[in-house]
Amino acid sequence: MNDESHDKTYSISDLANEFNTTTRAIRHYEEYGLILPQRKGTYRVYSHKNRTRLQLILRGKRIGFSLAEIKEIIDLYQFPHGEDKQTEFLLSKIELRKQQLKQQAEDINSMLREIDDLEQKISQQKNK
Amino acid sequence: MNDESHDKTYSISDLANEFNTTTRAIRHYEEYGLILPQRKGTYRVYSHKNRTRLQLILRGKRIGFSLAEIKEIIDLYQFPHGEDKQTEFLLSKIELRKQQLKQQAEDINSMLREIDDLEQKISQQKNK
DNA sequence: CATAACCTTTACGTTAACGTAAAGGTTATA
DNA sequence: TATAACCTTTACGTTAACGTAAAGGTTATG
Repeated sequence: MNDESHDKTYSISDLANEFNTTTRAIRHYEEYGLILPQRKGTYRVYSHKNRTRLQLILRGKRIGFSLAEIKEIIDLYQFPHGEDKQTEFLLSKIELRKQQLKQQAEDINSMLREIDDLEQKISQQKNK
Repeated sequence: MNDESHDKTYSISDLANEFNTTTRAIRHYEEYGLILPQRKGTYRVYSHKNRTRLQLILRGKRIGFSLAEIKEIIDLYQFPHGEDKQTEFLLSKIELRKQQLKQQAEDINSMLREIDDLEQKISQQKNK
């Protein structure tokens, strides 16, 4: 029914290796309630969705968010949105995150520009 | 000789208030060797350059860098670049940072796009 | 000149995000 | 069937980045 029928599964070290992290870290995210794999006996079994979730977590980390913030962000998606009362609150939270992210993007661009300047100066220095 | 002759000075709490941080944090950055104010008696006195430096530190934090990384970045600028042997190493480091920053920018843009989608879905939900 | 509102150093406390064993089950394979 | 190569839980350790007193000097002001 689906295209590739994403029913492939992964072991914890499969994911740790693929995404260059550790099994301990992944288990830590689970303790934290960020990812909930199935079990086959005692072993953890990760679905394609679990894998995607881990990618989300790691992307959040790269951006500089804490696990608590990442959880908030993930919850935004899970939220059964449409119940109007809390929806306003939800939207304001989303708006706040958006502003933070835009600020970060600006910060990064500033730094990138400065780095380019620096590189220029250094290579000028070299060719004299 | 200079335009506005930036000789204005600031107390530690001036800066803490202006940039919405704490005096403790600023002193911490000093312990860490990131900022070195003058003294007037026992009191710390911050110059315009010191102020700028603090802004740099805080921007680094917003981007998600650790103090160690921020120190590295700041050192890139202070470096008496042009000595050829270490210059290559310096340039490679800069290049690495650049890649990290670009990755971060991508991550942020991905997240911003997803947030926009989410907002759309929520407001569609509302107007039905 | 007293008292508030600053500032100082010293130092122990806290939280997050794992690292690092330890002690032991499970599964593939030679 | 015996090891290797996985996996499990439990639990204590570590590092970063400050927070939070404590105990006490300094400076502005009514």
